[in-house]
Amino acid sequence: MSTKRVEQLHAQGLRTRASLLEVAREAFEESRDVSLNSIAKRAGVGIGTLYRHFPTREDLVFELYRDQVQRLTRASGELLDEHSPQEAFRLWLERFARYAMTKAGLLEVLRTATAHGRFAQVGRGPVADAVEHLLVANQQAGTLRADLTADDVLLAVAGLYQLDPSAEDWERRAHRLLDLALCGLRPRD
Amino acid sequence: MSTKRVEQLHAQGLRTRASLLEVAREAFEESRDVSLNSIAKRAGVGIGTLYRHFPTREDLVFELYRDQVQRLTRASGELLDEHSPQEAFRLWLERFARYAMTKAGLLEVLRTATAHGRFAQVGRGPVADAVEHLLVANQQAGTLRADLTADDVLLAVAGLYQLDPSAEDWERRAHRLLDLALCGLRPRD
DNA sequence: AACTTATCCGGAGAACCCTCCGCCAAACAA
DNA sequence: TTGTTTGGCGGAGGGTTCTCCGGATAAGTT
Repeated sequence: MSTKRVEQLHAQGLRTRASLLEVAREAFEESRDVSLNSIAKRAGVGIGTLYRHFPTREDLVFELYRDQVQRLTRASGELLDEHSPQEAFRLWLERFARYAMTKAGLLEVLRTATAHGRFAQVGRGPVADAVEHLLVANQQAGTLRADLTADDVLLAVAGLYQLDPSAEDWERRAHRLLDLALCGLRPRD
Repeated sequence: MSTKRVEQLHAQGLRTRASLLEVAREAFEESRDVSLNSIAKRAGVGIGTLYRHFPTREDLVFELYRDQVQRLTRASGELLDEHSPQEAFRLWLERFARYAMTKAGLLEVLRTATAHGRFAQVGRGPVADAVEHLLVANQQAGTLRADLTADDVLLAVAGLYQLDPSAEDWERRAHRLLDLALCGLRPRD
């Protein structure tokens, strides 16, 4: 059949793809703004090849952090097992913030992606699902307003995207922001 | 003295500067992403000239909307005269949102500027002052938490920057966001 | 073995951003 | 009048992003 053929054909593509990802990972660790040009060059590959594998810069970055994002989204369940819904929600948001701040490029990608709705497929799917998960648990526990949607939550904490990861005080400001935002999401009594 | 000389020398510069601004205004009304190249060309001026007058793209956009921003910041005082602090605050934020959404390019400029701290001089000055003004009035009236800073407020409503001005429902989402954010900024009782 | 087809590769090329430097012309000084 | 200084002008040039298409290579076909 053609399965073997497809696999073999893919084999070449997958090699260069893996090579690109590896190089990109190194490059992004060195500096947080890297030209796609240099990545292609360092991978010993034409720029066109890079663009066929990753049509946009976001696609590349997403792929780099795919597993990290998955780990993050899966964490929502674990946190809910080990903590109260309220605590789990807060802990998850802090983890979210840390991911966004720590991983070079991820912040910007998450931000623009959310804005353009493209995020809906690649990132918003899992991330919004995680938010939804935590949200529902908290609504049942009565610790979050019953009329909230995941979209509301993501907008409420969008200030995170404004923080400067290279500034010293991002952690303090993130904490502060989450305090205020969560206040607004709690049920009014 | 040299004053006359300076004025005359400036006269030429001011003409091309004005011409650049005029062309830029037209161009930005046609489409919301314009190349600086095309602006220079349409103004019949070298690209270098444009860059000397407006070292960055943000500088140009800021200048385009400078009067609008001033009108916005001044509005804080007027609103406080005519409404309760709480109402004034809300009305001002809605106006802020409308400005950011309506004027092409302004949204992005405000956002990046806030993030990079550069806003501190050009935009944050006036804008943060307006926020501060409203903030203090509300704190005295007991309608906003006493421990808030202007920075807190701007971060809390930063979700506005995530809205897509070309989407139909930005107004609804902006409303919603402000509702939630303001909830979080009210004093806990 | 020769031919066809699908898949992948590579880089030229257009458009853009931004910098840098040489040129001009007005203002001033000798 | 003839330098000299100074503010302003223009565009070449290096770097980037992204597109597009011709060439190679391997799989399948006759």
